[in-house]
Amino acid sequence: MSVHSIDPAKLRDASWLVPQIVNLCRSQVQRALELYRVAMKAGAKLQQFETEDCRQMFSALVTSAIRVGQADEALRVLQDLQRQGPGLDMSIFTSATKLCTSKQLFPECLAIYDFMLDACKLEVNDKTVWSCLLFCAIETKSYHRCSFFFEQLRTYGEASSKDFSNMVRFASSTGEWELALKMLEDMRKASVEIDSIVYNTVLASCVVAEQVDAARKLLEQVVKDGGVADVIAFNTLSKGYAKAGRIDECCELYDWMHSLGIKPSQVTYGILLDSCINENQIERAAQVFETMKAEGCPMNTVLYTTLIKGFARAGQVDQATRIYEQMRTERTVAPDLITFSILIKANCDHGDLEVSLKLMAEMRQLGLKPDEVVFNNLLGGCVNWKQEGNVELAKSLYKDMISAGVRPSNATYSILIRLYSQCKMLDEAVDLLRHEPVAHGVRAEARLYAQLAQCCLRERQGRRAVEVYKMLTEHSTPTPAVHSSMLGMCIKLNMLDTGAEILSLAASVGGRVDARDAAALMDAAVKKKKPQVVETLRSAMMQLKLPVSA
DNA sequence: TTAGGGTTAG
Repeated sequence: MSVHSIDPAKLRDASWLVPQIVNLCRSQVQRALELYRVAMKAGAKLQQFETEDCRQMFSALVTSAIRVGQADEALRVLQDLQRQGPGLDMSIFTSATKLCTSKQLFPECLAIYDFMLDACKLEVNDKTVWSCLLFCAIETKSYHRCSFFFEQLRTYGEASSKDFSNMVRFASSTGEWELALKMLEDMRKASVEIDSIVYNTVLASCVVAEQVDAARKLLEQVVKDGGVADVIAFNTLSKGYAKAGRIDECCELYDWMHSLGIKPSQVTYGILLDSCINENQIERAAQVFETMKAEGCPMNTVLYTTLIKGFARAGQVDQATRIYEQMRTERTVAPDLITFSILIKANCDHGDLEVSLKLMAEMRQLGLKPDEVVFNNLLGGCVNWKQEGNVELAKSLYKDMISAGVRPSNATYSILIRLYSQCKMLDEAVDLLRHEPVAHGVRAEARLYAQLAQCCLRERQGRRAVEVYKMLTEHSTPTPAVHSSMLGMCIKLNMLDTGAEILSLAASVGGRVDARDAAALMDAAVKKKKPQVVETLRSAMMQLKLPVSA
């Protein structure tokens, strides 16, 4: 039977309505909610219900709505309860929070909390509720709320291992390595369990913050205390040393983990290999590779790719290609996007655009889609092509990029500007910058305009440089750095009237200019005896409130 | 929820 055909008098009668709804909530939540809405429409007056009836009905509605994933419905019901009924109470809020969290309805849980904060001044003294809120805040990346929730939690009880873990996650996500360490210390003091993930997260937060020595100290302590130091912990620290270029310590870590009986993984070797390659220690990389094979560590895509990168860096494109071919013969390993990206760039740098294009066709055959980086590499290859650039190919690649649904970026446009400038096609470059970023939803950064303006100056095209500078001012207020490089170039190339024009424009849009750059331009104009330029500069400098010497 | 490989900026 439809809820719409129920006698309105019944709907308004609490003694009929409440048990009906409570009952329906057990098995037919949608229907319960529907019945509730119809009753409200029919004029059921919540104020006239017994408070106990009301609470029972609302509690059933809220909890069952959340149980079926409709936390937004639950919130609406809570709003009714607050506005038209006897008001919110602690128990309904508590169960709503806990249920939402367990159903992973994190933003909804915070919304209910916010509503409750707004609607009444209940004191939440249940530690578990604060635990739930902390977890929800982290899951929704609402980091600004975490510290407060944690503080509240601790005023109403002891933080659990999970609570501390959440705070470590929070500290790590916001880059607060010292807080992460502090939480760890608090965990030790509170004698709660610290698992390897917590340790490793803290280690990683130190490494990200480039506090590798703090990470080292921590790992030493964990090992000394007989804590859970695993291969991931060692890899994390190793990555920290690698980032700092401290390969000796990477290798020493390898020995240390060996002595502790921790088996190195593919990731361990990946980090080691890459760190040697990045420091141009090819011999050492070869040693690592030999050890790896001797230890029976199997190859995978990342390890192959790292080797390819090593050969590419050393300019041995043929060796890199050999590794790639070896990879293609394997059954269990396949090249991926990054493998191709490195190979394509290596061939572009080597002047072999044809090979790069063939590689792109091969990756497509394997079902891999070239992304922005791959296209940028190829476009970069067009700039290097035979020392003269290949505009036609670049245009067709750019078209290919757009039709493949790959969005260009500022890097893409920077490369194209470089290419057009090199080919002395500044009109095309200006056209590109004026239309393309807008057409593809890219926010052109100021430095693109600055780059192109510099190119125009270098070609002694003052008018065009000013035109580009104007485009820049239409998008943002140019910085002192932009003015410094442009005015410096004007002086160097003796394009003083262009410099004066730029300074006047800067003054009219309120751009900031370093006093020394303006003074240098003025000096040059005086020395070259250009009274008109001197006059223009004088008034621009006064407008810019820069000191003008007699 | 924790660890490795890619581009640009003259």
